[in-house]
Amino acid sequence: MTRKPSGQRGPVDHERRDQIIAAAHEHFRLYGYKKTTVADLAKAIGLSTAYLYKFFESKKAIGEAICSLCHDTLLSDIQAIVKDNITPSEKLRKIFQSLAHNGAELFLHDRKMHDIVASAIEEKWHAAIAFDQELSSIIRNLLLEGRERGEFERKTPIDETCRAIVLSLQPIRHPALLEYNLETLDNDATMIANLVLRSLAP
Amino acid sequence: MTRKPSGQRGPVDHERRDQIIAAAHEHFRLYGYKKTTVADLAKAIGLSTAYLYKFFESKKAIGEAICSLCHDTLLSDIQAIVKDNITPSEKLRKIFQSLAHNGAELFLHDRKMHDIVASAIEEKWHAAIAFDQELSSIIRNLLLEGRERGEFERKTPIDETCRAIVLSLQPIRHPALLEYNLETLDNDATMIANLVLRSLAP
DNA sequence: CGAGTGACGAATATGGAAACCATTCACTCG
DNA sequence: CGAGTGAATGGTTTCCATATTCGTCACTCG
Repeated sequence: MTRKPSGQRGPVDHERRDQIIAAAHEHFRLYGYKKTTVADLAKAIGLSTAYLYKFFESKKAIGEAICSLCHDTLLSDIQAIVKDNITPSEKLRKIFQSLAHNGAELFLHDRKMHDIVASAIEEKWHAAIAFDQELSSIIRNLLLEGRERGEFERKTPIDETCRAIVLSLQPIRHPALLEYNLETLDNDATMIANLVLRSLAP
Repeated sequence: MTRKPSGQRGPVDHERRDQIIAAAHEHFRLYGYKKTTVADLAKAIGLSTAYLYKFFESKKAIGEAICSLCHDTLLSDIQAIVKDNITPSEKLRKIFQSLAHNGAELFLHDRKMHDIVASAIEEKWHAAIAFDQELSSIIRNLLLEGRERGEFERKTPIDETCRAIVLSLQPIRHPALLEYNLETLDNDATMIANLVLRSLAP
């Protein structure tokens, strides 16, 4: 949920930076990443392209910022689930559903943005790696909570469990597979969640 | 392991058909699917392109045949595991490893062939769907065997367990993810297998 | 010094003509 | 009828010149 220092430069807290991000968000969502030029963004704000480069190292860096914005939406949903007053098992189930649902939503109703997130993953942008780490850490904490409560088994090394769960999320998270499994996504999310929860039984 | 009737036509058992498949196998593996023309195949055998179309409906149909050939290799490895005299749990573990290993092998040492299999999956060719079904059916039988022996739990509907396991295989099977997880593939395969086996505990 | 820009080189995208390729059909030959 | 082909067609790729676009630098202005 915090701003990431990646490909950014110049004054961190600056009205112009926010304007650039706002303009980029709008343009990318409407016309896609490739089809909006840096000049488009500059024109929308009423500045020269050269000046944008005082705030971002590259066009891709702007893309990363927008991508992080998008990730923040996913993460805030997940963090709401984590803070909810339900069992860790239920939380895990809801996280699976949330990721599947938001992923499908993005794919169906916000394709341009989905494509940006997709290339962020394929090309291993910083934003995607950071999101993975954040997600991994959330799941890890959930596992700790569940173990403490005696709700989850404790024998398997927690790193292994954590990695395995993150992997098991890929079929409903990774753009290529999400698209591939689109029609059955909701059921699939439930089924994988069930399998994972069975594997966590003490 | 059997010939599939898909995009094929004309006499089923014919020397020419085998020659075409042999030539296609060689050319595709060496130069890739896109870069070999139907004329190349015809020339290699010493026939006209028109005649090839007596045996295959399209170039893609030839691609499917080669793809099936490739799948047969994977499947025969798996069937050897199934016939092995070990517990269903061990079989499942070995299947995970076999798929991961063969996938990586194909990717690293036979990229051109890997690419064909990859587009077969992305474009939902018949060969890919058939392989999925075959794999699914093998796993289903394994589950039945394990349940009968009292080695696996019996409460979850078998279709659900089966689907969930097939999904959990995707991170180590699907080309996009295989490439993405390449460096950690072996470990990942083990960890997912472990998770799945924990979930199957009675 | 912070805000801001015009002009420039290198990389990349674009568009349309030309070359290629997949596929079919009517056909020959034994 | 089975084996096999040449020539025609329409769709796709390739190629190359042209135009855009990214990103930097040296610079102005207050």
